[in-house]
Amino acid sequence: MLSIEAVRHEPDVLRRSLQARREDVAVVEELVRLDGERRALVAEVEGLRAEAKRNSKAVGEAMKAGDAAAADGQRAAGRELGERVKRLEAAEREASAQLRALLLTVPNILAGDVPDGADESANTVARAEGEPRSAESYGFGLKPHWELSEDLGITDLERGSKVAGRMFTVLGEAGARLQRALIAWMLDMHRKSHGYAERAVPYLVLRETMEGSGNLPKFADNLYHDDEDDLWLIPTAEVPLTGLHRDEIIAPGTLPLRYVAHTPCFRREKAAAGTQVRGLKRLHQFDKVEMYQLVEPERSVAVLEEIVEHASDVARGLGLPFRILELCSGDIGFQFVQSRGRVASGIHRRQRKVPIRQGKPVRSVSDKRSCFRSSRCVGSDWPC
RNA sequence: GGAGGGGUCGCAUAGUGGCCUAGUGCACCCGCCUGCUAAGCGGGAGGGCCGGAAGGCUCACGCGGGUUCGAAUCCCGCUCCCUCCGCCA
Repeated sequence: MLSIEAVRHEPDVLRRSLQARREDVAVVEELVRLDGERRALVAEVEGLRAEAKRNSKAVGEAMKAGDAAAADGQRAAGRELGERVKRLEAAEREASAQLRALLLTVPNILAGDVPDGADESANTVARAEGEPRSAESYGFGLKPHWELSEDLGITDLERGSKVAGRMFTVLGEAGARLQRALIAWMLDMHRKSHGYAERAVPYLVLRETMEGSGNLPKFADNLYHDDEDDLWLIPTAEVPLTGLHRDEIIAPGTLPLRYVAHTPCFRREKAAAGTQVRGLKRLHQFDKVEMYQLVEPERSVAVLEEIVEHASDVARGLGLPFRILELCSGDIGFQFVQSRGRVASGIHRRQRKVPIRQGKPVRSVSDKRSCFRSSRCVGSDWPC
């Protein structure tokens, strides 16, 4: 969530960012208006409270002086003041709640050097490594991944659907072992070679944790939710990792904090409804190894590049050709200020994006604590 | 799910209705003093609102309600931690 102070002092910064994202800028004026309302109410309620406090003191003094009649009079005045305070407090709470609710729907402010563009077609290739092989170079007919993985027992799509419905799969012996090996290999690489601390985190989190990572209320439609306990299934390890240090003040000199975690990720993938997705693409549940860093804000650009390198080592280690994309302003996720995509090349199909993305939201730049991080993930659902 | 104990400033603690404007110690920051270090002395250090500033006001004792003119303190609900019991995979 953006800090209202930043919006108040520099509304144009937010306006420009929203324009670049192709989003409505009217929200800025609405935020400023609600904020003004709220502050007026705060001033009013505090004035009344001050009066009530003075009044209480007067009661005490009257009692000490033995003037019962005066004390009673002050008491009555105090009662009346108290009721007015209560009414105003309710109005102030309501105004604050409205402001917060709106603020939660505002996407993060883009970095200044994000290239402009409307959607993913405007993303640019920053660099590429490795040569994608053509289908012909293999000298035999290639199967699409959903056939090959079934034939080799990597996946069992039919039984996945039987157990959990569409967009779930069961991994067979080969797939299960492959996934386990990839996860362990990635965790070890990031831990040993790249200096990340491994964590095992909850897959179900509180509403506050979802809000803290920018996933609620924006993506409520895409999240699985347990009504009874108001717990939410994580769509990425980024959510609990972001929550690790929520409401903490991090001592100087202890940054960067680097974490790596493997978790399953749960997504409704509503956007994919009706589109043709086969095999391992767009599952409701998939596994992911995520890198995450908390760093000083001024270092976040450099660290973003560092994480891209760390992720690239995974592709290199697997011998996969890949390209690094610079995402344009219209394609950058809600919570990010800048983003890189990494595309691993398929063998005979067109190249496509794996769920790898880097982000580094800059947030409340209030003086005492700012948020800083770079993220993010290395997918296990590699292109086939 | 039940019973009991606990949650006060970064840490440790004091505080049983108005003298709490939350004190003290440690740690921290700035000065002073000082061969060095340590100690000592003085000051500072939370959020918000108003204000150009000086400053003023307000909030903050796990969270939320209530009682009261007035709550860290009394009452109710919740939450987290600890101890025990029950239930369950």
